[in-house]
Amino acid sequence: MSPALVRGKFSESSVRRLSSYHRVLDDLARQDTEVISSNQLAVLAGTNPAQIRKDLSYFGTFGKRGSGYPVRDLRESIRAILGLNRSWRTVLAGAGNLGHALFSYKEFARYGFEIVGVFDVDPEKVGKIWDGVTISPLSSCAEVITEKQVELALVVTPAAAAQAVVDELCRAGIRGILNFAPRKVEAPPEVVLRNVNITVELEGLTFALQRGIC
Amino acid sequence: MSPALVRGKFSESSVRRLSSYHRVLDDLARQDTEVISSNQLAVLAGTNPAQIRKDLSYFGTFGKRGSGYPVRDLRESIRAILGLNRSWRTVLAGAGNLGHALFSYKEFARYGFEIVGVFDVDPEKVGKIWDGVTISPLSSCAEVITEKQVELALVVTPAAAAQAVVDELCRAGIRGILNFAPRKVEAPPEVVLRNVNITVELEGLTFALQRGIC
DNA sequence: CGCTGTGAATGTATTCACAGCG
DNA sequence: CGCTGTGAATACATTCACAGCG
Repeated sequence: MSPALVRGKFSESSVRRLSSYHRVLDDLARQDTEVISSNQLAVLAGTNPAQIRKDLSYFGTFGKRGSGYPVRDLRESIRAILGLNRSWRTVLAGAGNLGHALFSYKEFARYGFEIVGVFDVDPEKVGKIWDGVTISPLSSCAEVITEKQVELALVVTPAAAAQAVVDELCRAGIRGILNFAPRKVEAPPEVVLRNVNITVELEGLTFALQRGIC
Repeated sequence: MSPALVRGKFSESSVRRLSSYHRVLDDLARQDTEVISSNQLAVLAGTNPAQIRKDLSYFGTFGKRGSGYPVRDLRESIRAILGLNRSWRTVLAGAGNLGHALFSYKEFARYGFEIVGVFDVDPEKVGKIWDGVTISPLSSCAEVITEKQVELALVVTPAAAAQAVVDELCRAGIRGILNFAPRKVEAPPEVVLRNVNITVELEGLTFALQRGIC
C-alpha cells in the first residue's frame, strides 16, 4: 500500500536482505500462507525480526500491527522495490561453460531476466544456437543491445578479456553489468556494475577452516 | 616474516578484501613487480590505502616503512592466511550445467582447489566421466569423502534438494560447504557454510537501475 | 493484547591523521 | 622523506526497547 519511496538511509546489505525476504515470501505465497510476522520471517530468512522491520521501514510501511505482514502484498511491494515487477532484457558476454550454465539457469526466468543475446569472439562458437538464441560475434553487440533494448549484461569471459568487453558493452549503451570474470573491471558512473567472485567465497571457507585447526 | 596471527578484531569484509589483494598481488608477482605501496595497491584492488593497511595489520606487519610491501612476500603471507598454501580436496554435489561450469573453472585449480568427486542422483548422469572423474551416485558420497579425505563441497543442486544434500555431506564429515542452490540451508556449527546467490546480485542491479529513473 | 514501526543505544567498520621507522 | 602501522575519530549498521495502532 505504502509507496516504495526511500525514507532514511539504507545500506547495500538491506537491499541484499530484501532479495532474500522476497525469495522466502515467494515460497510462502505459493504455499498460500496469508500472513507472516517478522519473527517467523526472520527464522525463514536467517536473520532477526528487528532487522526485517528496520529494512522494510526504509521503503514504506507494509505490516499490520497485532498480526504481521500480508504475504502476498509484501511480496508484491518488495518485487516493486527491487524492480522485479517487469522483465529485464539481458545478454550474456561469453559462451563458455559458465555462460551456458547461466543461460540455462531457471531462477533467472522466474524472476523476469530474459536472456535475448549471447556473444563470443570464438568463431567456433559463433553461429551455434542455444535454445533459440544464436551466438553472435561480440563485435555485433552494439546492434543487438540497441535493437532489442537490452539493459543488463552478464560478463563471463576470461579475466584477460573482461575489461575490453565491459568497455564495448558500455559504449553500446548497457545500463547494468554483472561481472563474473575474476578481475576488477571499471565502468563509467552511469553504468551499474557489480562483481561476483567465486574464489573469494571459497577462500572465505578455507580461511575459516584453517583458522579452526592451526 | 611476521606471523599470521590475529591481532585484534577483523571483519568478514577484511577477509574478502584479503582475497582480492591476493589476486592483485599474484598478477603483480607474475609481472615481476618487486614492491608496491598501499596507495598503488588500493588503486588496483579498488579500495583505499588506509583500508589495506588496516586489513593487513590484523594479521601481522608486512611492509617496509618508506618503500611499501614486497610483492612476493606479501602474496605468500596472504596465501598462508587464507589457507591457500596447500591444496583442498573438493567435491561437487550436482552434475548439472552449473556443476559442469564449476568443474571446468580454471581459477579453482590455480588456487589449489582440486575437484576429486562429482555426485548426482540422476541415473542418466551417474557413470559419465568428466575429465577423468566419474560421476557417482550421491549415496556414495560418504565413502568418497572419507577415502579421498575431501574437505570441501560445492552444492549445485536444485533448491528443493539442497538441504538433504547438505545433511548427507555433513554426515559424511565434510568440513566446508559453498552452497549455490537458491535456498537457505542449515549445517551443524562445526561445518563452515557459505552461500552464493546469483539472483541476489542481479537484483542489486535492478534495484539500482530502477531507482535511477523512477 | 500482539505485533509493527522507529528513535535511541549499542556495536562494527571505515577513515583520519600522525607518530615512528627504514 | 615517504610510507607503514595504528590509536582515535567518525561513519555506518544492527539491535534494543517501547510507544502506538489494529
